[in-house]
Amino acid sequence: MLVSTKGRYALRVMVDLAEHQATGRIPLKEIAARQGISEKYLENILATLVRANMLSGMRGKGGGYVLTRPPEQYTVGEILRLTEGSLAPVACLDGDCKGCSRSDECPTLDVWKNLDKLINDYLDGVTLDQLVAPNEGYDYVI
Amino acid sequence: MLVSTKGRYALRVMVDLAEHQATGRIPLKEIAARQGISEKYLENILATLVRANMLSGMRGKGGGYVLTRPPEQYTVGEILRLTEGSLAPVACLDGDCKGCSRSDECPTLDVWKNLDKLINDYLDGVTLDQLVAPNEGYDYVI
DNA sequence: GTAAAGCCTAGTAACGCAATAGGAAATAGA
DNA sequence: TCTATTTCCTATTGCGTTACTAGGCTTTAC
Repeated sequence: MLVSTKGRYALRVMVDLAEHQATGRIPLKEIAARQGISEKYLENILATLVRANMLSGMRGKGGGYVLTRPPEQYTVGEILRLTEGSLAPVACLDGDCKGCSRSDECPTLDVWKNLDKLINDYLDGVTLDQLVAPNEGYDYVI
Repeated sequence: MLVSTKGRYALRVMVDLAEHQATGRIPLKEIAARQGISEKYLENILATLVRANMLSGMRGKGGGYVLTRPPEQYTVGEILRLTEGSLAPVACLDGDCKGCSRSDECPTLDVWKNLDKLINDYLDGVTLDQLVAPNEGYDYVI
């Protein structure tokens, strides 16, 4: 699996926060309930996002999380790379196998490189605002 | 990781067999040595390929493996899907999560579907003969 | 001071991956 | 017919990662 629950949850949470931007800071409890994710597990994920300055968290009464940038300035790729560690489709491209002794002669390496670029380019081309449902979270009355 | 050693080895082995087609049946021992893969582990992988009729195996002295079709009739996608079980980038698209209770409202589902299509389309567009090094394995004398 | 919230460090159960083990069955050639 | 060679088959094991859980500390507003 290229993307595990951690990455998937992170993305859903970011969309959730984008949709509820207008409400100000949103406590973890609320996000967890809305998204059906365990509160404790979500803590880990949010901590990662905060440490990377993608979210700002504030403690205490009235605290919670908000995006640090407008939704159109987040790409799906960066969110997933952060939470997953890497989006490389094969270990060969990912630290571990760096300089696999066979890489010079490997007939399949180009396939992996192309695939990697395809995946990253696509995910870097999708921004958070594109995933926000139109008017979701706003109660416009005409 | 989208593709594990099983799939990577399988692909390398298929290329190896394509390159050495002219030699007739090739014993596992020879492939394992050439590719630097454990013989016992390779057994599993080749068994999978044989069961799917992508290779033909023959026992006994003079036995070994050969492709059942010309290299241009194999796609990388089908080889990997067989050996990996699936190339879905997220569990949501893959049996397990089929009909995730949230799929109706999931804002990220389209991203995964598009990514899945991108990956599969690319890999289904690459055929084995495209990975065979020019003239590799043939000793043409002009 | 207290309730509400985030922050931090561990711990754990289950699973899948990578590989190994040991032998049975088939085949060709001496 | 015996033997070396080779594939085929079923288990098992070690190990790392994933998905979560536990418990306590710190900050903040009222």
